[in-house]
Amino acid sequence: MQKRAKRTRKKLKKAALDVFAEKSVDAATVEEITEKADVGKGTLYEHFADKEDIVIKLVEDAVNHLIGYIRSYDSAPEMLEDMLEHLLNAHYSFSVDSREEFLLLFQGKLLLRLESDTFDELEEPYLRYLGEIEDQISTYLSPRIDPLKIRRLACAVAGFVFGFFSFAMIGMSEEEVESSVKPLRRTFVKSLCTFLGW
Amino acid sequence: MQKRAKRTRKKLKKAALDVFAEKSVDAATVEEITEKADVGKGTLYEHFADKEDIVIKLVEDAVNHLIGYIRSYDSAPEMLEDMLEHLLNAHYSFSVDSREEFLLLFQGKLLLRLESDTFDELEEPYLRYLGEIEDQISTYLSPRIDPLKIRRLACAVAGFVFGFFSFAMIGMSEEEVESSVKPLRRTFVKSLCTFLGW
DNA sequence: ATTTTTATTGACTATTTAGTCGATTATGAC
DNA sequence: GTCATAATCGACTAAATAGTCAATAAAAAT
Repeated sequence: MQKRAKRTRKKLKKAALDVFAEKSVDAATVEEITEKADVGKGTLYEHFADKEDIVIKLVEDAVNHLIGYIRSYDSAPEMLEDMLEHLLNAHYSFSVDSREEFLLLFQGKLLLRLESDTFDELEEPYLRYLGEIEDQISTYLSPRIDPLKIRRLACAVAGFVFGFFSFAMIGMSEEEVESSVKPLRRTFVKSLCTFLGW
Repeated sequence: MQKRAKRTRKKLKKAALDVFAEKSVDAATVEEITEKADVGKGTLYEHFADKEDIVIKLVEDAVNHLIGYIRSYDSAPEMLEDMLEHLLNAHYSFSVDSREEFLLLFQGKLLLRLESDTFDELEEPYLRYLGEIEDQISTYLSPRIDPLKIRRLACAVAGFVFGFFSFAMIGMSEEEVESSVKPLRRTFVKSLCTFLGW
């Protein structure tokens, strides 16, 4: 029956995500994952080609979830400022709701691995993520605006959010992070608008 | 004689830094390091307790270098704005001049490893780095200002710079990164000043 | 030049880990 | 209930890696 297999697959993904977030992708072992998932070691290899494969699947999932946050608003933001603020809120909510996925996406190696053989497969979801931000913003801009400028903006949003939280996590309590984000958000939005000549 | 030992130690550190930046700390092996340094495997263990130990030493060095950039200015910045701009410039110069150290400091695992047994030893240089930024900024602020607010600012500076570059690196060419930083810098500085009620 | 001290070496052992595969168990159809 | 199929298991092999240590070489002291 497929139901059992589906459940097992889910358990494996959940366990892997937890271990990756806790110890980093590199340091995690297959046996840690299968033990945490409470399944035999061989089972993982029925569902995934190898550790790399499960990483890619999890990153794809995480990016899809994050994009879900980015796309969800009650009514479309009216102005660019509102959209930028929405984007920051979406990232923040994502990091709170899916801490493990946030930590997975943020692991430096995944972002910066410049000489990996799986570069392309892992690169794809990240570029899809940047592209999504660009699409959301483009709606508010003249079509003649330099695409490179929009790409920069997407990088800045992503970089600011990920970077800020990563450093906040070593120096702040969880509540402090939350209360820090709010005042920074508005001012950061203003910066971005200035950058776009808005 | 100590000179030979010192030279060997230097070679090992250089090799380790390169390998860590290229493949990540976790993925690097001791033999890769010693082979790149062109010394026997056992030699590494004469100089360092284990891989963890060499990581800590390298992170300490990198933080010291970065702090050097932060402290060096011809004449002390006159206003808070100038100091903040100096801080961003210092980070940028550091990332350009010492790309490998930048990549080492930025590896997610080092920033986010929440349940490591070497947490304290690795945490120390990072906190020292944040403290340095706080000291620089405090000069321009009333002593009654909330230290937490300053800590937030330090996190924001560090997070913005590291995060922005990390994302820029997967989506931009090196020249594009450089030209993107300039316009963002000024506006980011304004945000930070607003945040501090300046 | 000889001895002592210091530094280096790399073959070796022990350990860890990935990945395999035949045995075993659960599920659903009949 | 019996059989066929799908899913799971975990002991096993092969490979990679960490860390050791007796032998060797280089440097310094005498």
